[in-house]
This record gives sequence, structure tokens and C-alpha cells, in this order.
Amino acid sequence: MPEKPVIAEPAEASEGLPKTFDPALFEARWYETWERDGRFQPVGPPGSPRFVMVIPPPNVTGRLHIGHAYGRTIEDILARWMRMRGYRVLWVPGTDHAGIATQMVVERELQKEGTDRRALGRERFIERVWEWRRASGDTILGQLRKLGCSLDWSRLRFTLDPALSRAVRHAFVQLYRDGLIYRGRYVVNWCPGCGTAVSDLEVIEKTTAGSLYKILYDVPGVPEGAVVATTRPETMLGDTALAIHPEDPRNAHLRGKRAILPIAGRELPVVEDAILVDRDFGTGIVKVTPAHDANDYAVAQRHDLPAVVVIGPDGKMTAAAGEYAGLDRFEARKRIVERLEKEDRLVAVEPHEIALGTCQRSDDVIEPYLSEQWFVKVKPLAEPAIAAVRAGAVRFVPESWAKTYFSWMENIRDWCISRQLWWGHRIPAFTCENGHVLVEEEDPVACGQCGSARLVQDPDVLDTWFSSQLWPFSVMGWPERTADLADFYPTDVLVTGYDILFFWVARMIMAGLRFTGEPPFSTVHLHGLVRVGGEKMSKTRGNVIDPLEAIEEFGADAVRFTLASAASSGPTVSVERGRMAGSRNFATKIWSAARFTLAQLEGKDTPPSPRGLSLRLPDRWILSRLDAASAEIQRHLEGFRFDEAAAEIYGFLWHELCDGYLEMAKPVLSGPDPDAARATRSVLRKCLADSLALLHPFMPFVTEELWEKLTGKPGTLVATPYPESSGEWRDLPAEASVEALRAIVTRVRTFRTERGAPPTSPVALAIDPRSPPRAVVGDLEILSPILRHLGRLSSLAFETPSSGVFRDVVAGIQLGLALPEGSVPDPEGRTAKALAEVDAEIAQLSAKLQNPDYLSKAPAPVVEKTRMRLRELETKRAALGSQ
RNA sequence: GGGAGGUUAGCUCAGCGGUAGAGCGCCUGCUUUACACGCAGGUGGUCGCAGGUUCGAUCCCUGCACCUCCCACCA
Repeated sequence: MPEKPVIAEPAEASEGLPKTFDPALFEARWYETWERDGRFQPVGPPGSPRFVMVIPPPNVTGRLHIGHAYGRTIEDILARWMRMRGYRVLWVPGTDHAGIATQMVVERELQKEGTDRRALGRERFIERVWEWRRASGDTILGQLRKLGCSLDWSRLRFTLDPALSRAVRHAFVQLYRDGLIYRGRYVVNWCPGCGTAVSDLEVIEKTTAGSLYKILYDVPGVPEGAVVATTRPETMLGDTALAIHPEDPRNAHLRGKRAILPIAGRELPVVEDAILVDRDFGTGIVKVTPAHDANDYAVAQRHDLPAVVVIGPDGKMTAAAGEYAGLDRFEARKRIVERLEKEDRLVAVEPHEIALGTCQRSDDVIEPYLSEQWFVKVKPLAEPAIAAVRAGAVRFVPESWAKTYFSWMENIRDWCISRQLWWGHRIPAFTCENGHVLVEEEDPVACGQCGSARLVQDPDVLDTWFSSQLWPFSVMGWPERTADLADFYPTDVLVTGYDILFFWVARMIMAGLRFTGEPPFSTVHLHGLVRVGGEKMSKTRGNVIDPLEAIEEFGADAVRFTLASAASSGPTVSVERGRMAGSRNFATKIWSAARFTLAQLEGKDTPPSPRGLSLRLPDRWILSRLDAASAEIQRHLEGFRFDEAAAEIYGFLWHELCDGYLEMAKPVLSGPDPDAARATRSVLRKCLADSLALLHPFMPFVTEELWEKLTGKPGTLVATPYPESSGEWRDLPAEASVEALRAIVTRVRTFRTERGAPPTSPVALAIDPRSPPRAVVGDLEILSPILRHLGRLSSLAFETPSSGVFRDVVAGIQLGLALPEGSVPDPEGRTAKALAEVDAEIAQLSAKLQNPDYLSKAPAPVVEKTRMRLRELETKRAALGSQ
């Protein structure tokens, strides 16, 4: 392969931009400038229009992943856009203490040191976590800065800050006093790996291939005994009854009998329970294990049965399991099955698909486990929260999420909020030596009932989400009546992934209404989850996109623009590496356009606004397009369609401003008419300035950098008014004429390609002045110099094309085209192909226009459009057919 | 068992009642007074399948197929 000749680049003059740019050279600098200048803090008098968001607080242990980058980019686009529109914008940053996740990180460290938290003790362990947090937490905050997020760092919050801890305690005490928090012994989801209870939402069901074991229980007086099916034989040692359906004739003979529990030899009553037992399933006989199954526990309550805990909090069999004590639950299962087989009690083992509950955090198999826990009674909180969404006080974008929200909220179950962890908000409940329970805002010194000073605080901490649900107002200082709370609450928009709709969004709405009387935000934008090229991101697939690496490689602007472009309304958001490069190319394109523009403006008189100048058609066209683009961008941003907004500005900037206007401007800028050149410079300047402003929320860094070059006002684009459509520049006649010109230029170029002529070969063009869009023809005469230039025409005549030339119709304009000589007429038979297409469409349209139903029922403008199209096609047919 | 969403160009996705779009890829030309991270031209789609509504359907309705994802205590 021959190497490209290396052309020495002329030494760059002292002024002028380099050809390409390095985002690393200015991204950090601009961020610091904005922050130093207080751009991220709300400015303006309280009461003036404001726009408030709180960040979904990432885990302190977290590192920025593509999902964060996506959500925060959307938020930052909103924040910057609203700021430029003159709102007092507040976007509150912060992190979440993330109970289990953080505790696990530090526990792993301890493990490496050969110790554990129990050896350390509670106090020293907690101190250790704080140390860890000081040393390595909050890295994600620096990463958000890299992304360009315009967060108000003066209001940085952490869910374990003293003020936020007070909010948590206040909320707990209030709910307790209102009877909405209670303590009790129930079967909860227990994660043996984490050593704590978790809520229903933290259990991930995975369908797994398992087995259904059919076990024979002896029943004195019933020779055939009772065959019981179970997927978890190890729990049988905790059986305290068998249950049958009261109306099941198959098992009527078992009524009132007592069965013998195999292995253990204990007697079990046979109870009748219509709720638990499904007559149509299996043998209709169910083993009842109250300590290890929530349904069985309910049966035990109804029939006053004891509960025997055979699996302990560590996942190992307890002393109650007799000879199996100390064995891991799965090992115990194996041994018990072996034993049953040996004793000939295993009637059958059938393959059975089971829904295995696993821990969201540790992936361990969840055990239903009977224990003392704290719960929130959620129904009374849910009702007003449902009503608020129904009434439109909270709106979901996209709307369809409301349905999911309702169905969950309407069937909501109590929330287990106690966690057997050390890292988190400790439950503010104390028990005195006489068993009195005290729940108060301040640590009590003596029991209010018996006066005892020997008080023990509940060892558990609260579910992390208990504090998260208060976030939109706890960050504002609630329950204190702070100025921020008065001024900035409720917030406006919440942006987050739909995956935490139940965990967080729903609970915030409930808590906000309960504690502040208002919903915490008026709009919830639930975005999709990021996938890479349609596939879930995973390390094994090797398709993980690390946003920090991407920022290194392409720049933060490119990463942001890519994410914004990918933002569809659907549940998945597909991001590809190729898109990142494309966005980087786009940034370079702007850079290059600015470089050209700046070179043109340099040292020349250029009015900042084209208003009052005498503008030519291309000027009017691009200003009209700019106005239209501004309107579209605004419409899409208002509708949370960041992809469409991004596409709009991309298309305008690249294909209209650069491909279109810049090329038309070149001959004018160097042409003989100084007034025209001056007007062109002014339009160029306005287009560049407005483009930079329009693009700023998406690509804040490169636009700010270029803004400084253009205006000499460093760091001010962030606070420049966002361009909005005024309609002032809208000019449809100019659009029609310039678009006709562009179409004709394209036709001339295609003509060359068709004829196999080199791109530079001169074409003689005739434009039929009798073509129907008369105004356009007139404009084209005015545009002649540009048309000649762009089309590289040897001649341009406004006359009926002579019979010898190739004829066609473009945008209604009848053209005659001719190459010098010796060119191939039409090597690929394109004319014939085009003719066939025209004929087909003519046939279709005439059929339509002969259909009386169409004529009478279709709207008149549509019919008129069809007529016009048909007329144009007929002209085109005549032109093409004359070859 | 309920519920939601999807199926459009080779890939990733927009569009959603009046003649099919983008980016990337692919093909052909190009050092054309910013940009090869570029310019110009082009290739490429019975818009999952079958019915229905309509003057007209990729778009609305019904059914089917396949794919995601949520929710649900069936041993």
C-alpha cells in the first residue's frame, strides 16, 4: 500500500486555533472556573422562579459507572438548560452510606488482615468504616466533576451527616408514635451471607432447576401413611404439623390423626387449612414448618402450632436439628435425603423448577427465618401517595410508569426496616430492665414508666432506604425549618432509573407526603437502563464501557453527547463505542467550524446581531433554520427527549450550518461586495454563538472554550441566555429557495457521477424560467453566483432547456444539464430506472385521485398535495422521457 | 399466574394515520481557501406474521409468534 505523502503542516500562527483539540487541556480548567465563580449555586431572590433537583445519592463505596453517567448527564442537561433560561437552579449533591455494601467493603478489608468486625467490636468497627470513608469514599464525587455535573457543592450531603441522622430519628419516632412502626416476630427474608434480614424488594427470584422430594410420613391408624412433597427436605426437622384441605375427600381419613415425623420421630398433628392447601396440587398434604416459611407461620398462628427453628442465622443447622446440628443447610439436605432413601421413605424425586430467592447484595440463597424485626405499616402511607399521582401532583415521564407504580402501591406489604448490621442509623428504641420500650428523639436516661436507668438500645440499624426516602427534604435541613427548606422544597424533577421505582421513588413520595404534607417533586423522569449494543453489560462479555476511560479517550463532552443521544423513552438504552467516536468527531466539527469563523471575523468589523443589516437569501435561510432548530430543541427538552434534542442540534450544526451555509458563505466572504461580506460575517457569528449556546447543556466544555475565543468573555457561556425561537428570523420563502438550490446542486453532482464524469468537470445548467415555483426561480437568479460556485457550472442560463440536453425536474424546477462532450450517456441505465419509478408513482397517485372516496373523505390539503405531486411527476416524466 | 415493553436498513436505534429516517458500517470518487475525527456521491427496508378499522396503516384494533423486563407465599 503506498504511503500517503507526508505534507508538512505550516507552522501555526500565534493566533488561530489548532486543527484538532485536546479536551484534557480545558475540561478541568472550565469546571474550576465555573465552581469558583459560583455558577452552580442558585442566584437571585427567594421566590423568583427556581428549578430544583436532588441527585440520587450514589453509594459512598461507588465508582462512576455508565448508568450513573447517563442519569447525571440528563440531570446536568436539565440543570444547565434551566440555568441558562434564567431559573435559580439548585442541584443538590450527596452520597448514601449504603449499609450493607459499605459494611461489606470494610469487612473484606478486615478479613485480609486476618480479623473480623466481631473481634474489633461495634464501636471500633464503626470508627474503622468512617476512616475508610475519609480515605477512599467519595471518589465518585470527583468523577461527577469530571463529567461536568453542575452540582452545588456547598450543599454536599451524606445520609449519615448529623443533620440527616436527626431527620431519620425524627421520622422514626413520628411513625412509631403514630403506630406505623411496630416490632414483632415474623418470618422474614434472611441472608445468611450478610447476616441480616432484608426486605422483599432485596430478594431476587431466580428460577432454578431443583427437585421435588416426596416423603412418606407414618400415620398410626393409616397403613398407607401420608406422602408429603417438599423442595426443601432439610426444613422437615422443623415441621410441627401436616395440613390438609378440609373438603378434600382424598385425605378425609387423615382428619384428627397424628403423623410421625421421620428421622426425628416427633408426633405431628394433622390440621385442616383451606388457605394454605391447594386441593389440586400433589397429594393434597402439606408439611407445616412455621419457622422457615411465611405461609406456614400463618398456619401456625391460626392453629396455635409451635415453631421450631432448625436453620440458624449463619445458614447452619441448629441444635434443634439433632445430629445435623452445625451442618450447612445444603449439606444437611443431602444427608437427610440419603437417610430418607436408606429408610425407604423417599417415595420419589422429581425434577422441579423452583423460584429460588437470592440476596440482591451477596447472591446468597435467602432463607425465610423467624425472628424479631421492626416493620413499617405501609398501607396508610401508600394511600395518599397513590392519590397524589392520581391527582397529577406527581407526574411520571414516561407516563406508563404510573401503572406500575399503582399496581405495586395497591398491593403493598409491610416493610421490614431492621438490619442486623452495624453501619447505619441505629434504631432509636431502648428497652429497660423491666421490658418497657422507649422510642424518643433524644437518648433517654431513665424509663418513663418504671424509672429504671438500665436501658439497652436495640442493636439493629435501619434499612438504608429508610434514610433515602427522606432525601429530598432531609438535604434541605428538615425537620428544622431552614431557609433552604422554605425556598427549595418541594423539588421539581427527579431523574432516576426505573429499577429503583419501588425502592426509592415510591417511598419518597410516601415519606414526603407524610412528613412535609407535599410530594417531594412534581415530575419523575424514569429513564431506561444502559445496555451495550443491546446486550447487558457484563465483565464476562467484556463489553463494559467505563465512563472514566471513555472520558479519557474521547472527552467528557463526547461521552455526554453520546449518552444524551442514546436516551430513548424505552426501558433500555443502548450505548456503543462507535457512538463515542462519532460524538468526539462532532465536537471536532464544531471546533473546526469555529476555527474557520474566527479566522473570518478576525480584525474585521462584525456586528454581533444581523438585525438591520441587508441580508441575502442564504443569510435569511440559515437564520430561519436556526430559529426552527431552537424551537425544536426546546420542545424536545421540555418533553425529556434528549435524544431528539441532540439529533436536532447535530443536524443543524453539521448539515445545515457547516455543509450548507459555510460553503455558501465562502465566495461571499472573499467576494467583491463588502456589505454582503459584513452581513455574512455577522450571520456566521450569530450562528456560531447560538449554536454554542444551544449545545452547551450537552457539551459544556468545548462550547465554553470556544465561547471564550469568540466573545473574549471566559466562563460566561454557562450563564448566557439560552437561544429561544422568537419567530423573528423565520423565513419560509428563503427556506424554499435555498433548499431548491441545494437540491439542484446535488442533482448536478449526481449527474456527473451518473455519467462517470470527474467531480470537477464543468456542467452547463439551464433552468426553465416557466417552472411553477416562480418565486423560487426568481430567487435562483439572484443566487446564480452561489449556484455556479457550488455546482461548478460552466454556464448557467435561465431559459427553456434545449432539446439536446438531459432534462430533469428537481423541487419543481425544470432543469437541463449538459456535460462538455465525450461523456457516457447513462452507463448504468439510471434514467430508465428513475423513469420506471416515476411511472409507478404516477399510476399510484392517479388511481388515488380517481377514487371518489379519497376525494370526498381525505382532507383538502392532502388531496391538493397529491395533485401537486402528480403534476410535478408528470413534468418530470416528460423531462426524463425526452432523452 | 398477572402486568409492562419490544420486534423498522448489515449493526445500534428514532419515527408512529397521508410517498420510510439517523448514526455507525459498506461501495465510488476527492489534499475542493475550517475540518480525513473530513468532503462529495451512492448502496441498503414486502417497518415480525395473519386478520380488521379507514379514502389511506409501519403507525389504530384483534389474534399469533418470538424476545426483554417487572410483580406474585403455590408445597
